[in-house]
Parts: sequence; structure tokens; C-alpha cells
Amino acid sequence: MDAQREGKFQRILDAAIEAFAESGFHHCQVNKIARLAGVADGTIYLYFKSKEDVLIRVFQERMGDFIASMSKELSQCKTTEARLKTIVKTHFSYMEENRSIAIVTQLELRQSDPRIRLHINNTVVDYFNLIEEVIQQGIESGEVPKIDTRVARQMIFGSLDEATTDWVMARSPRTLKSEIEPMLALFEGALRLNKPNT
Amino acid sequence: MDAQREGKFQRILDAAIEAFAESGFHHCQVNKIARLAGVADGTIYLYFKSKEDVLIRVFQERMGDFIASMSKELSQCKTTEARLKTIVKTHFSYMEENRSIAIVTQLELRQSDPRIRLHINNTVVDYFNLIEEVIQQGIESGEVPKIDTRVARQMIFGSLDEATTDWVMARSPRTLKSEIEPMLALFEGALRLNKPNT
Amino acid sequence: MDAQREGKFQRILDAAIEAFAESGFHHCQVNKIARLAGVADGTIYLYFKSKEDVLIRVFQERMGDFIASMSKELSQCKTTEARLKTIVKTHFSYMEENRSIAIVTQLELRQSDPRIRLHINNTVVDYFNLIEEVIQQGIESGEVPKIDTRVARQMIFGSLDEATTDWVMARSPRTLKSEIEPMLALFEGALRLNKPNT
Amino acid sequence: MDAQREGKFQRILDAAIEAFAESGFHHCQVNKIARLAGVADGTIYLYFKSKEDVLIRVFQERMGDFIASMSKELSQCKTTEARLKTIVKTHFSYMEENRSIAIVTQLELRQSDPRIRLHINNTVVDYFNLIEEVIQQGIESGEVPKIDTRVARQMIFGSLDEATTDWVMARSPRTLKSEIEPMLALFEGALRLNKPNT
DNA sequence: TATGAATGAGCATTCATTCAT
DNA sequence: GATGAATGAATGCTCATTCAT
Repeated sequence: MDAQREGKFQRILDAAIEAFAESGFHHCQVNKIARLAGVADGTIYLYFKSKEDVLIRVFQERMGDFIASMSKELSQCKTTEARLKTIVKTHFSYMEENRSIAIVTQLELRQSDPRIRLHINNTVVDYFNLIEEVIQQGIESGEVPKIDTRVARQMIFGSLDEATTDWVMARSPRTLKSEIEPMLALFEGALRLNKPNT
Repeated sequence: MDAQREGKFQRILDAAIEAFAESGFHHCQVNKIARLAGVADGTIYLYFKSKEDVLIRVFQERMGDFIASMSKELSQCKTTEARLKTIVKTHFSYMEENRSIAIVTQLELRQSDPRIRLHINNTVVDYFNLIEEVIQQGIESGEVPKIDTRVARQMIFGSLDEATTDWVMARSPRTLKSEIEPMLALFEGALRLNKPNT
Repeated sequence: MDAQREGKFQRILDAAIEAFAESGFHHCQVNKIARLAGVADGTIYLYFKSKEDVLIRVFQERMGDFIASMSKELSQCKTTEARLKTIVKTHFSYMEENRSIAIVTQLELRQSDPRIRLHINNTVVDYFNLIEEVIQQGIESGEVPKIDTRVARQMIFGSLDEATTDWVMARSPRTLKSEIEPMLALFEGALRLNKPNT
Repeated sequence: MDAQREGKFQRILDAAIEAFAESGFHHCQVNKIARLAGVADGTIYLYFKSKEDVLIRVFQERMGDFIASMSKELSQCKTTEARLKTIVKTHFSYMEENRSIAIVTQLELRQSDPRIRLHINNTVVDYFNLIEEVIQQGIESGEVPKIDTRVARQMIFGSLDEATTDWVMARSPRTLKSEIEPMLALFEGALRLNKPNT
């Protein structure tokens, strides 16, 4: 019974991602999400508090998974170099392979409604922490000179985010993964990375 | 007579910036902009096509000025180092000194409505070009090794943008200008800047 | 369930007739129709496309019934004399007994909006055909000399219509049925009716 | 000076007829009338109380002339036959030669707004009186049997009016004057006209 | 649980009219 | 008188949410 409930929850979530990506949050009607999910309008409200809540949960669920998987991969890296590469590679690959989620993340979620922002920040802060930890580790191990971790994190996340938005909004389709190497090189330079075994 | 018209146009623009910053684009009623500008609701429509048009023009006018002034300052710089500093300093200073514009720019304008996006991109592309020219000049003068200018631009703009958004959304007020130096250091490292006369 | 739906449809239709008759189409607010029908504003739009659509349907439904019933009665008449009497009597009786419908028919529906006109004409043309058939039958049976059926129909319908409008707009209430006999006599003269069995 | 004023008054009147005929009363903006008349919006209000007043005056002025000219022609007729012919001929000819006025008269003026109706009725009543006088004269001279003059007038005016509306709304252009003779024949039959000297 | 018909709050925009020049 | 920029009242319709079944 609980599995059934979970299944319907996920179906609505997936339907919402498609609907938001296609029509935009404001122009997408709840009715459309319901139709795509194969449930009645009212059913949505048995699983979510409101349309906004659907948007928030989309982010929490999908980005939560994304962050968890990145966290796991990072834990297996030995060097800062490897960790930076993991961040850039995972970020670009995930977005390129989940375009609808990328659209929702890069465009729809940038609504300024305080309620939405608040919940999103709570989730994205985990990502920020992950990045800052990598920098901190680098500093502690001597691979990276002492720098302001917040500013460095803003640079890394901001760069990845901007590159993704650029890619999402590009008219002519192009690949995002091809930017992994050049972006990584910039990050290494910015952090003045001292590669141990080279 | 034309000066009067221009004055009223600017008054509505300023009122809109305040109103959008306070309530958000979607929740802000045209009536509120009119009240703040000291004109009747209908008067707005003598100067703007629609509420959306107001948002678009806010960006075009204010960012247009911002870009023009940055362009002018850049033309007086002799080195890539100076140019990078001008970019970071001008960006952070302008945003810190025009918080309402920053809110509108960083939050309200990230709506995905295609019409709005389109007009905004046309304006922001000028900023992108400015940044890419600086990188290109650096490469040509030998101050910067040969790198992908688009990726470098994404890093620079993305970092500045993320830092600004972070600052706009920070609960406890803090200064943005204090980030000029550390951010600049990161950029110089990323671009592996070869400072000539030092 | 379908009966319930049909019932609500009719209730809105009746409410609209009252509302239009009282305030006129343009001055009548959708909200008033909803109140009279005992439903919410939005409910109107579950049954009708727009306020204009309500007006059009009022005519189609009510005049459709009127024309159908007249058609049935005409089919039972043996002579042109009887048919003419049926037309005049049914027209005047129906209007006198349904004053609100008469008001809507004679006044509100004479809007020149092309969309409205078009739909109304499609319905009223059935009435025109009915009248022209009666004339044609009279000509074929020799009761009426060969005349232009369109002009004769314009005379008959125009006379009935004008008499009804006159009655609707009369300040002092008077009866419309009392005009049945004198109007009939005029029609018989106009058509130079040759009454067979007299 | 007064001639200048009168000229501008007429220019606005003519502009209004064109504008109403083209766009319909409700969809026609005062601004359009002003443009067509070559005056400023505000100027209209120096000559007319309101947009509705313009519509009313259009009818009063133009139909006033029409009625006056018909009255004059009728006074020169010797027989009821001649008078009936004058009515039908003048009505159809005038409408065919002034299509824009016909459109305004047959369609735009059928608005149910009480204020408009009232003023129009006061004007059209003169036309009704003219027709009823002709019938009365016929009765008194023995050319027409004793009948209800109101009903007879409703038949005559209603027939002419319906024929005109039919013509105005006809998709394929056709002539209205060709209906003079057949319509006249119907009227003579309806009134059982006894033609003296034939 | 699930449904989907019904609800009703909410708002951008138009345009007849005014009035300072 | 003439202008036309400014006014601001007025409202049809949408759509997130509810709730009787």
C-alpha cells in the first residue's frame, strides 16, 4: 500500500518536471500535471500541499539524489584534483542527461517567491557545503593556498550554474560535457592547485 | 515637454524597480507601480505596452547604462589585470549601491517567460561580449594563455552573478565590495594571468 | 448526473434571460447571471465559452423550441389561411407569454457584433424558411397568386417583428394577442388569399 | 463663426456614421471618430455630450432630413396609391444610396440602452405618424376600408425595415430598389386599396 | 483513497471623459 | 475655441483549491 503511494508520488513528480519544463511554472496548470500523471486534479492535493509545494519537492527529491550521489563519489576521491573533476563531471553529466530537470532547476526555480526560495536554499546549501568541504580539505592538505572558501565556492558553483543555464538556453543544441576539461583547468588555476604526484 | 515625458518615464521605471523588488514581479500589481510613481494606472500604458514591458525596459535601461559605463572604464585600462579589476569592482559596486536593481536583476528577471528572456538576453549579451573581449585581448597580448573564451566568460560572469545573488539573498546584511579582491585573485589564477610589469 | 448537468444548464439559461432583459446584455455582469442562477461565477464557464456564448445559446435554445413547435403545428394545417393564422397566433402568443425572452429577442439580440449576428442568423433562417414554405405551398395550391416569396416573407416576418417590438417597448401595458385578427386580415389581403371553402 | 461651428459639427457627424458603420457602436472608439473628423478627441465633447449623444444626434439629424423630405413629397401626392408608392420608393432609395446610414440605423441603433432608445423613438415616431396619416387619409377618402391604423402602420414600417435589414446584412450585394414594386403590391393588397381612376 | 465538478478570489487593461495649457 | 495627455472606473475570465460523493 505504501509502495503504491510512493509510486503515485513519483509519477506526479515526473509529470510535474515535464509540465514545468514545457510550460513554465506559472503557465503550467495543475490540471496538466494531473493529466500527465494519470490522476485527478484533486489527487495531487493528497500528496502535495500546493502547486508551489510540488515545485519545491521536485527540487528536494531530485537534487537530493544528485547531491547524495555526488557526495558518495567524492568520498572515494583521494586528491583535490580528483574531487574537483568529480564535481564538474558529475554536474555537467547529470544536467545533460536530465534536460527537463535542468530546465526546471535553471529557469523555473529562479522564481523569487520567498517560500520557494527558502526551501530551495535549504537543499542547495548541502551542495554548497560539499563544495566548500572540498576546498577546505585542499587547504588543509596544502594542495590549495589559504583562501576564502565562500568566495571560492561562489566561483565554482556560479561557473557551473552559468554554464548550465547557457547550455539550457542555447538555441542550437550543443554538448555540455565538452566543457568539463576547460572548466576544470580554470578551477585548478583559480585555486592555484598544487598537484602532488605530478 | 519632452523633458517632462522623459521625467515621467523615469519615475515609472524607478517606481517599478521598487515595487518589483518589494513584491516580486508576479505579485506586484500595476496599481502599486502607479501609486509609487504618482500617476494613474492608465498612464503606465501611455509609456509601456504592458506590465511585462515595464520589466523588460527596467533591465534594458538600467543594465544598458551599467554596461555602457563599464565599457567606458574598460577602454581606459592598459592591462588585462586592470580590466579584470574594473569588471569585478564595477559589478560588485554597482549592485551594492543599487540593491533594488540587484534584486530585480538577480531574482525577478530570472523568469522563464520566453518573451521576457528574449529581450533580456539581447541586452546581457552585450555584457558577455565585453567580458569575452577582455579575455581575447589578454590572449592576444600574451598575458593569458590560449583558452576557450566562452568557458572563461561563463566562469567570470557566473562567479560574479552567483556572488551577487548570494549577497542579495543573505539574511544578515554584509558587504559585497569586500569580495572584490579575493574574487579577482581567483580570476587571475584561473586565467593564469602573466602580469607584465611586476 | 447528466440530468443534473442539464438542469444547471437550463437554470443558467433562465437566469441569463432575466438578467439580460433587466439590464441589457452589455450592462449585465456575468456575476449577476451567476447570482440569479445560484452558482459561482466560474461555473458559468463550465457550461458556456463566454458571456457572448450565453446570449447566443439563449436564442438557439429558446427560438429553436419556438420554431420546432410552430413547425409541428403548421404540419397539421390544411389550408394557407389556417397556416397564416397559426403563424400569427403562435408568434404573438409566445412573445406575450414569455416577455423576458421577447425583450432579449427584440432588443438585446439586435447587437451588430458579427459573431453574435452570425449564430443568430443561422437559427432565424429556419423561421424564414418556415414562412416561405407556407407562401410557396399557397402558390402551388392556387390559394395565392405567384409572388416573390422573399418579399412576402419579409413583409410577414417584418410585421410580426415590428408589432412585437412595439409591444415590448410600449410604456402602458397592452395586449399583443388582440392584434392577431387585424394582422391576419392584412396578410390575407397582401397575399390576395383565395379562401377555397367559403 | 457659426458656419464654422456648423461645419465641424457636420464633419464629426459624418465621421461618426462611417466609424459606427465600420466598427459598430461599442467597438468604435471616440478617438477613431476624432481622427476621421480631423479634430482632437476633446473637441468632440465641445459639440456632443457623450459618445451616446453622437449616436442619437446622427439619427435625429439624418432621419430628421429623411422624414422631412418624405413629408414634403407626400404632400404633393393626390391618391393613397401615390402616397404608398412614395413611402416605399423613398425608403428603399434613401437606404440604398446611404449604406453607412442604413447600417447605423438598422444595426447600431438597435441597442437596448434605454437612453438611446428613448431619443430614437421620439424621432421615429414622426415617421410613424406620417405613415398613419396616409392610412387615415385613405380611410377618410374611402380608398381604404376602416382598419386599425396602428396595426397597418406596424405592417408597413415593419416590412420596409425588415427588407432593409435583410439587404444590409446580405453577403452578396443585391439591389433594394427592385423590391419597390413587389412590396408596394403587397401593401395595396393588405390595405385592400380601391384605386379610384383606373 | 480518489474523483472532478464547483468554487470565487484576484487583476491587467481599456477607453470615455476631463482639464490644464 | 482647440488640444491631447492624463485619468481611473469598471469587469470578464482563469485556475488553484476544495469537498461531496
